[in-house]
Amino acid sequence: MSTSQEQDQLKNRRRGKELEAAILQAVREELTERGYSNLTMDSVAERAGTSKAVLYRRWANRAELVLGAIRERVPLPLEEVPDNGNLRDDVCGVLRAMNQNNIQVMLNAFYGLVAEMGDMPLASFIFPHGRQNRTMSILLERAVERGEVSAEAVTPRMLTLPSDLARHELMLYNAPMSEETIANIVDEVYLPLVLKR
Amino acid sequence: MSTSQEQDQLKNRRRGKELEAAILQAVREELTERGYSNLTMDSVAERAGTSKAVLYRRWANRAELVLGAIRERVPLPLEEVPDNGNLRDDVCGVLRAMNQNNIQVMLNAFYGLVAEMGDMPLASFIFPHGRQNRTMSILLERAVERGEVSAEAVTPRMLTLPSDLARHELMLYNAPMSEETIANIVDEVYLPLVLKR
DNA sequence: CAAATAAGAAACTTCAAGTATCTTATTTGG
DNA sequence: CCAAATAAGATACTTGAAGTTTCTTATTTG
Repeated sequence: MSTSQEQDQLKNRRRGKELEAAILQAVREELTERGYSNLTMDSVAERAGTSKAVLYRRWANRAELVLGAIRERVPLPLEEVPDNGNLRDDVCGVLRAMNQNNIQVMLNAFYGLVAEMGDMPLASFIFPHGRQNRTMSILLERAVERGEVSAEAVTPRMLTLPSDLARHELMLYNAPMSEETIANIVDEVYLPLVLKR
Repeated sequence: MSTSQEQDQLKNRRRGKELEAAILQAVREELTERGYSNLTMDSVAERAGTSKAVLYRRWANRAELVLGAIRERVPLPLEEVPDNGNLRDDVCGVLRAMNQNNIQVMLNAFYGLVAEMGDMPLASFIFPHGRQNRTMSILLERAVERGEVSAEAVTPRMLTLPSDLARHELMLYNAPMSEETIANIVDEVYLPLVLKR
């Protein structure tokens, strides 16, 4: 028997970037459906409708392949940072956004990668382009202009504190944060430190 | 040729708890010297001077074995919580203690376990007996008595905040925190939130 | 001291990583 | 347009580690 997919493969043999994109997509689907530890080179090759040799021509090993598949999809700096008119809602929005975007799948993959590549710290996967926080810079700048926050309060620590606590929560529990947790971080920790009084 | 160790094994065949303790010690040494991903059942058996069958009689798989080896050694609640006479030094002491005790080896193992046992969150390994902070409770109680902190300031979040930030740092970088980092957590985040003003 | 129990040795099965070889589709350059 | 180069795809292979099985033998226990 020959399925239509098999026929596609016979007719159109993909190459180069097109093939590569299909493979990386297959990796992401495997990660989502079966997790890092159940992802095998064979399962990826089969899902992508290609063969293992093709994978090894592009990536040196499984870790590199997975890394390639998730690196593309890491941080997405919003061009338009939403403006709610007050710092509280702005920061809550940032933390809510961290719940999105298959964070759990990514973290599972990161843990596998860190365990496998003993030397690389988690940070090198989570912050592939260095640890910045452009979004928080913008939000705080606006808050300073509004008069909610004084300029001296804007320190490096205050750029990362809410997302650090949120990430800690996500890493520990591998589940989206509740609204209560988000509110607690913002209202009990962050705002008392940065708002003028 | 027969080494003295081989002869020991022939003469004294260990059993029960004694043998089990030797195996778990071997696991910890393998984790320390070679890391989770290079720890194999054979390497553990060889180091412990026993055989793989003995391991499988006691633990269902590699993950259970490693779990058994690190569970024993998890949190050690200090009976004597040191009193420096001020909250700042007390909390710095708590964070400094988190640098100790092969935290990096443990984290590497935790990551491997989480990746392998897809369902268990990191928290279940890091807080095997639930998330409490007896030490911080004691320190804050003393600070309240001293008048440094008001009783209402002692909330659940304030019991965990410094160690949460420290753990986040340790998890990300897999390296001991610098004194600067410790001081920053305590002076720029924690004390401004809890000290009376 | 005999029977039961558990340790240890070693061979085996299974599965996945990674390699090698060969055929064939597609591209490219003359 | 065709021949040569290139890369895809199939398949078989090697290696290493998890986990199993079987057998022998040391140690305990009654």
